[in-house]
Amino acid sequence: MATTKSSGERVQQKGRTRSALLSAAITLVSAGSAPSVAEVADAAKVSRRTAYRYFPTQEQLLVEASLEGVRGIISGAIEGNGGVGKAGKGAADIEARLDRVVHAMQQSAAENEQLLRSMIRLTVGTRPDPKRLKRGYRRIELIAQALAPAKKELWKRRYERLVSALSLCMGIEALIILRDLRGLSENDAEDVSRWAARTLLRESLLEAAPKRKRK
Amino acid sequence: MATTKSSGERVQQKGRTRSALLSAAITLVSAGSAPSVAEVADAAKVSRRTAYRYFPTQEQLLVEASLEGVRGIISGAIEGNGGVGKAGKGAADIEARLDRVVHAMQQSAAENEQLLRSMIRLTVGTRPDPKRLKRGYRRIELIAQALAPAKKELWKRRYERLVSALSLCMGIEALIILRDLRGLSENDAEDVSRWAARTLLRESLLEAAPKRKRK
DNA sequence: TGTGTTATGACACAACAGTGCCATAAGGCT
DNA sequence: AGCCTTATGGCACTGTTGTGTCATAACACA
Repeated sequence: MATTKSSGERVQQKGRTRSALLSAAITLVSAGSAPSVAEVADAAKVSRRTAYRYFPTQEQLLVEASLEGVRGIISGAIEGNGGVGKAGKGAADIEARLDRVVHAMQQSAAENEQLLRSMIRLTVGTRPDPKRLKRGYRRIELIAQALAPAKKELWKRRYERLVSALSLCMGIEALIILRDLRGLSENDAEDVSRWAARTLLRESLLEAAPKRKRK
Repeated sequence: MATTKSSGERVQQKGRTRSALLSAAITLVSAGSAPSVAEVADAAKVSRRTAYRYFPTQEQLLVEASLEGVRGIISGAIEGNGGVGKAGKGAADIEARLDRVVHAMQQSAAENEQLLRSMIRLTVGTRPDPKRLKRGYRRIELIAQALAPAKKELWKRRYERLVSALSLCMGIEALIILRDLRGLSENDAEDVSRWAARTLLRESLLEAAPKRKRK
């Protein structure tokens, strides 16, 4: 089971077919359509049956393709910005770090709005379906990076609460709400996100900053 | 058009079958599944062919059903809450009003999570399609109601910014983010929403409260 | 080079989305 | 009542999703 003498699994081959399927799907999805499994399989020069072996449902195939297409976007934006920023001393520094992250994230969210919208559509299941794809946690990681210097100064519960609240203010969902429900432009939407994030951070630091750490 | 002598159209009959289809679909969608057209038609005691006559695609049927279902949910929740609350004087009162609204909204969002998730999945199109069904704006109305006493004390732009930011902290999207990305329980999620909303409101009032109104 | 494992392909099959066609039942009007 | 209009139901058909089964090709290892 776990370690049969010779693995026997043909990792190379499987990797190739998987990549072929994904890249074919990415191409078709980027073209704007929702390709059928048969189309993707044909484009990948693979049998339809094989496609289903790698991606149990059409949704999962398209989602993973979309995610693959989006991958690196945000991290690239951050990296291109010279990381989250170098060290610093005061609350102002943390605020600047967070602001940079919010800016980068809303920027790339706006640039890839269509793709991210379809990702939402595919991942927001009707129920906590075990079979359904789960989303990534890049947003949380980014927030954690930005907040790293402040983490020790906040009680654990307050820190977690802040991370949660910030995750509401940025990302594709925030953009969608601000555009669809509030009718804002991309720039105005980003301003709202940045103001909300800054305000929540500032208040959190004020609440428990003067004191010590740990709960 | 409006009043042809004898329309010839059997409005009553059509209204009945349409309602039957919608209510059947609402029931099934609320159960968490994405029912097939045949299922909805059977539940509505209507032929599958007829269902397609009223709703050209399964998607349109389910979208209209979920929107209709959500409509009922929200109005019910509002009525049951006896409005936002009575008048008051200070900032504490506004805070209490807002807190009540957030609580009510997150409560009903949690109670009807499946249906609201379906609504999201079906309405989050690939783009702000003008032809596509649009969501309601009840959330904005509720926030405006809660903030009514404070509106005169805030500059217009700041008021709008506050409304926008608050719309990020409450509603089904907030619940989804907090549950799916942060893994919070319903109660913890509501706490985050209430804290974020309270903090944003408080900061807004502090920023421009001591001064006068209008921009 | 052979040999066994393993991924793949071909075929079949059930279920569902849509659509067209036509007979028929249900409505309204005199 | 009778009649004409209109909504409905039944059937057939195409294309797609998703799954099962089994033969075969490709691979890894000796």
